[in-house]
Amino acid sequence: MPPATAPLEPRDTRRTAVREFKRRLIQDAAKQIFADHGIEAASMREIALAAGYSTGLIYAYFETKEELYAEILRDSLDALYEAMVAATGSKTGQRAVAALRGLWDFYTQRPADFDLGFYLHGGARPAGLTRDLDHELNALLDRVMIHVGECLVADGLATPKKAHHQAVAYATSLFGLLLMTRTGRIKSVKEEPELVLATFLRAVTQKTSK
Amino acid sequence: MPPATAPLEPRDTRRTAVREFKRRLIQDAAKQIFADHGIEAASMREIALAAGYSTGLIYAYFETKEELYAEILRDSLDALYEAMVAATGSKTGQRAVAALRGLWDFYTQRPADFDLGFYLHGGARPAGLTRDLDHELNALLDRVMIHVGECLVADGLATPKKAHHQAVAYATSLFGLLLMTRTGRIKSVKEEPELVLATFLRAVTQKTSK
Amino acid sequence: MPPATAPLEPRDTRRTAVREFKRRLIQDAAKQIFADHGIEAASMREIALAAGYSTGLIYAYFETKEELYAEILRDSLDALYEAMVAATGSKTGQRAVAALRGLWDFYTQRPADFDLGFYLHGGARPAGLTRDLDHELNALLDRVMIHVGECLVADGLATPKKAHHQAVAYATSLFGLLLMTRTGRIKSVKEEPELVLATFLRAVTQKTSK
Amino acid sequence: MPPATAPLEPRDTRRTAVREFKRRLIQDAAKQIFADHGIEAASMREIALAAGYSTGLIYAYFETKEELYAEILRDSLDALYEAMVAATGSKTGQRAVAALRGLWDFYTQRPADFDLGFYLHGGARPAGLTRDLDHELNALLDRVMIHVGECLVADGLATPKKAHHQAVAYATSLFGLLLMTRTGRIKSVKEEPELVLATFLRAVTQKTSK
DNA sequence: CATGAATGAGCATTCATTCAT
DNA sequence: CATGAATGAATGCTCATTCAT
Repeated sequence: MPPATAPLEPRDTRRTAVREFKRRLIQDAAKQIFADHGIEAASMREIALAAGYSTGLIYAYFETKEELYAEILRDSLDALYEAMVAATGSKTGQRAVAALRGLWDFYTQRPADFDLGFYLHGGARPAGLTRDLDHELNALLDRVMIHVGECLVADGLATPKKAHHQAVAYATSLFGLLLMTRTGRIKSVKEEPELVLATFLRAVTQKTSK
Repeated sequence: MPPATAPLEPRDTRRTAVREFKRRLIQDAAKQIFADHGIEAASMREIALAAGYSTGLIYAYFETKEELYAEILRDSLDALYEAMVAATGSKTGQRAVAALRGLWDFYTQRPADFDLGFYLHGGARPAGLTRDLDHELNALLDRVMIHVGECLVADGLATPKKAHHQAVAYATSLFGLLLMTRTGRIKSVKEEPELVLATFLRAVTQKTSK
Repeated sequence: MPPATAPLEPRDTRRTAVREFKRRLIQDAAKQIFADHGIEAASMREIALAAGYSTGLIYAYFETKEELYAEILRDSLDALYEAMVAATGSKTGQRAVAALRGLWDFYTQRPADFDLGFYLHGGARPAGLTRDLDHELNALLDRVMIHVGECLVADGLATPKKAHHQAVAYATSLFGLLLMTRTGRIKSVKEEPELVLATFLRAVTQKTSK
Repeated sequence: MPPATAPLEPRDTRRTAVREFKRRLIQDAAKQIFADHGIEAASMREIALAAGYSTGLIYAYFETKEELYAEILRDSLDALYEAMVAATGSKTGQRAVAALRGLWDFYTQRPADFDLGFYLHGGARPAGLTRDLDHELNALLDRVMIHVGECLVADGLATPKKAHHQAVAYATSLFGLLLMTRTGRIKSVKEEPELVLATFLRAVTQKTSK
């Protein structure tokens, strides 16, 4: 009895898998180029070249440059959430610190992802990012914050009422540190990212003593 | 024996002043356009138009678009330092909080300046920003941090040895909050910028009690 | 001694028939797309999609887009001739008017065909249309004119010597009306196509009274 | 006392004149290219080349390809009207025939103009032509028809009531002949354009005898 | 036969920059 | 100084056509 949803022949399955793999290749190349030159300055030609394909082919996988960017960003935030949950693990204490360190590690190991997510641009938002995607991304970010908040509560570091606010404050500090690090400013003021991070994380646990 | 640098006649002085004034006009227009469209998307034509000059004239005052950007950024950081010093005033307590609030107010009132200063782009730094300017900007930023550090010491909130580190940490948190605010993410996670700011500033003074 | 042209087995006959049928499917789809978007703007991808085939398959049946266009045009003119003959029927009078009305009806009912046949383009004739096909199409159009001429003679509306000239003039007027109608100009000058047509057809019969 | 509307310096006047002249150069080149390849197939690059300018410059004179086309078409129809009025002259009889011959001569001498005006395209009308321009062009064409109608009345060849209808019919026949001529079909059916024209014009005057 | 991935040239348009006036 | 015409390379995107499977 064939499955209800998919009369997928082996050939189709294979084809789909290959297709998915190539999409990923293109996304990876694009992420690098986006991070190197900035999103506006990155050209589809260069992305194609970096992915080892011809210009036109990109459009067989992503309708527009905007969609390509969106897809990458979506995946990145998804992965961030997964990374944080994984970092939190099944610990019974120190969950919040573990989560925040997970956040830091994630972006430190994949610096391009940070640029992508916090790309600064003024009023003229690109058309493709509007509406749906923006909501989706915001929801994803919110999930990250909620997770940190829950950890704070679990660790007994915050009341449920204040947890979300604290979570946002902690994460915001980390984003600031990532920004300073990524733009090279932290070094220029002669501080080590890791030490500043330690200071931030220490503040989380010291809340308790209050 | 004539002075080494040049025997400036009144006429030259006037000429220089006028030139400086026009440069300023162009910079102001450019800053607005940069903020409106983003730096890459801003066109020299539009900047010229906004400044009330012809396309070509800009190049009599700024060699390239990059130099124009650099000049604006330099001025912005200069102004930031002045603003923080002014905000600190001659108070005897709460100097650090006043300085940090000055930092926040500065960028909140001139959002374009924040984008300019922390425009994220990776390796392919624009030609004009290299070397000299980058050092200069870093030095400026360092001065900002040092100022905050001195305030912490003056307020009795940190030892001279740890003051700089703390200052960087506090300022970094603020930069993170500015980033979240400017990209609209803080609202998307349902927190108010001002409340998060209050949390950050409270932490500064509570350090004492430890 | 085998026949010169090929010993067609039943299997081959069937194969040929199927092939012919598919060609037709593609042609029909293409005609619609050509009519919808114009010939230049129609894409082979879209034609293939409309025909229910893959992009590449089209090229197994038509060497180029031009050839596809040519084939459609040939069929269209063939059909026009058939339609006129059919419209003429076996009447004994009014044959010319019937033929001309057949011409009008044909193109009115299939507006895409008119565009196809009179697509205006100058010197740079598409490669596929040159030489042979162009002659063939001209011959087809000539047959149409000859038919109208014969009708005029049969109706006693023209001498054999002048019939062809008259036929061309009448048909030309109709083509003009079709052009004005198809481009929306006839409505813009506030006349009804049908009424102008009536005027044209009246002229045909009134020739007699002279 | 300076004029109210224009404090135009000689320099500006000259500049404007030169600008107008260059616009014309570009229009002329474009008209030829449009006629040679069809409007869709004509490329701005090629037009620029034909005009002796660089690609980008065209856009200093015409905002889009569409606007360029529109301007040319507008000028062409304007010129047609002028040509017909001029052809009509101050004759007292034969005014209608003179007007129609003027129409014929106009397009015969500038074949590209005919293609431009009656370019056949399907549903997907280019964006720029919509609305305003289309109305304007229709109004222009209507004026042409009205002029012919007035001539018919003046010549005593039609009642005021029927004049417009007759005018449209006559002009339509001519457009058909132009179409057949321009697409090479009239030769292919072995008739001479001039003789068919004569037949059409004869019909105009013979109306009287009825 | 049939598929659809892949190519690469081509298109309209923009833009930093130069330069004759 | 100031203008704005001019350049030409670059960009996102499309499309006829080819070809391995």
